[in-house]
Amino acid sequence: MSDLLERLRMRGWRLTAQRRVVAEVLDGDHVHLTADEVHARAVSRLPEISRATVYNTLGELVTLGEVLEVATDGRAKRYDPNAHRAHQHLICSGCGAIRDVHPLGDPVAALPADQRFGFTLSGAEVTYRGLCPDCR
Amino acid sequence: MSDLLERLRMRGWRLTAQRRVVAEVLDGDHVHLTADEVHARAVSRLPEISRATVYNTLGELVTLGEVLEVATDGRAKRYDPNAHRAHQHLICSGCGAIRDVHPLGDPVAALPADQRFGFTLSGAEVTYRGLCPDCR
DNA sequence: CTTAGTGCAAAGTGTTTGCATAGGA
DNA sequence: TCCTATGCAAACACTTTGCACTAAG
Repeated sequence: MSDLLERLRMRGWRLTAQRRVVAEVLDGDHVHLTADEVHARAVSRLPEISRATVYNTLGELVTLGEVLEVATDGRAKRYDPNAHRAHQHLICSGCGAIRDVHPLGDPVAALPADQRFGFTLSGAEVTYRGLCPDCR
Repeated sequence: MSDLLERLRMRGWRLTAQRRVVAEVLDGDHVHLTADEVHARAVSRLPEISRATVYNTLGELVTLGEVLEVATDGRAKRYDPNAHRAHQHLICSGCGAIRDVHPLGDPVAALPADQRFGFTLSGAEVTYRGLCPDCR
């Protein structure tokens, strides 16, 4: 684990206690925390970390392309550390749980030329909706 | 046009000047306005309409299933009046323009059984990203 | 030593709500 | 008439920013 910290170090990211804690909290599979949840977990390891720093750090990680912002259309954005591995999301309409999933084929291929309106496509995000076993 | 108003009337929706104006503003293809844009356009037809009423009305239309909420992951949510006709979105990474598109096949079919984690799928939203002719 | 990161608190957005009043059915 | 929708303003949730201070490299 901690590919994330590894990669950041290699990119010459200035490492501070706060940043390390944020990266550690985010690390893992099927992790999709809100900024506030990241802050809460960070505080338990480093009590003096401020919300602003968490927001700033998350924003930076997104800009660096190391973390993905997921707008789940509920209230707050969620942050996904698996920016490097292509995947899509499956969200439970009941409890809001999120799983990373890997559909067959490239979603982009499903959009025919006459539906591209002259756009140059760079990718596609797919959000599957359904009910998880617990909510059903 | 104005299928929307038509349908609402038939569902026994209490019709007021404010609600009619909101429905009229939303009507059409490739319409994806933010709540604030809806309010701005509504004001030009009915100066005394309030922001709260626009929000309440939009929320209601979403609950009724007549309008779709689209979280484009920029700041504000957008509202799409074509809830009745299945479609996906193509968004320009440059200017944020949104087009309704119709991909081939059912996106849900692309998710294999072993990637469904016991969920009962109800649908999928696809957001294609790219650059429009103007931004390229 | 220099520059960039941090904490704090305040300001910004976008959205929701409580309550008295107006107006549709 | 009755009951719901409206307007207003205040409350809210989430996020960003300005500034002085601290610490990494």
